[in-house]
Amino acid sequence: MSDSPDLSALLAAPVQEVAARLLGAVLSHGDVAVRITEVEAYGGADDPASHAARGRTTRNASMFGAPGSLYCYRIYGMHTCANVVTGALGDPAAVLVRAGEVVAGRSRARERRAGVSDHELARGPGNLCRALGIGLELDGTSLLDGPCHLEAASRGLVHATSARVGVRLAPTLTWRFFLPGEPSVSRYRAAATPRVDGRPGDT
DNA sequence: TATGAGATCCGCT
DNA sequence: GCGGATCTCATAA
Repeated sequence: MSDSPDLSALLAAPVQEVAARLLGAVLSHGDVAVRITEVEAYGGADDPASHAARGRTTRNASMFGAPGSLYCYRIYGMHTCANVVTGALGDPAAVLVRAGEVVAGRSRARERRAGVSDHELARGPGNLCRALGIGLELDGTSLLDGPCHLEAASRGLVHATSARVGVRLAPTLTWRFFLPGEPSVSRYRAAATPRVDGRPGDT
């Protein structure tokens, strides 16, 4: 079902533009759908923080796939992150979906995320995947015609940018895009273990 | 409210 | 063997 031709055209744009345009888009899986409020752009070889910077590996193979694919990976052993693959073949890029507002299947999302308020159901990459029920088994599937569906926003929304969260490499790139004022947007946190000086451990 | 550290698995070197 | 695009709880101010 290609009822969103705009999405295919959009995914061919530079990854930063794709990231900005994905704000307000609706990502759905099963009964649950979220309106994306926060994303981060990751490029290819020119972006040292990208998983694709070191070339194709087993884990990031989906990032080299067709635009519109889903790239899922496990982080810190327990959380799953979902990315929208963009860029042409051979030019790997992806947009990390960091947060969203649950707009459908809220009761189902609450079951998966017991004890949190509505705007926290999909706040943060790991939580968003949990609320949507996205797992590694969806890695590489199509967002155009697959278990997960992405519907582009009708128009661009006013957004703000900042450095990416938790990324140590390339801290000057302001490739995080979010909708100001949205309660579901995660609060910015700098990368851990800054290693400000050259001193070894002083425990 | 802000900061620090632990939990826990897979892929990469 | 080590680090990571995180989340949550606990403690300090």
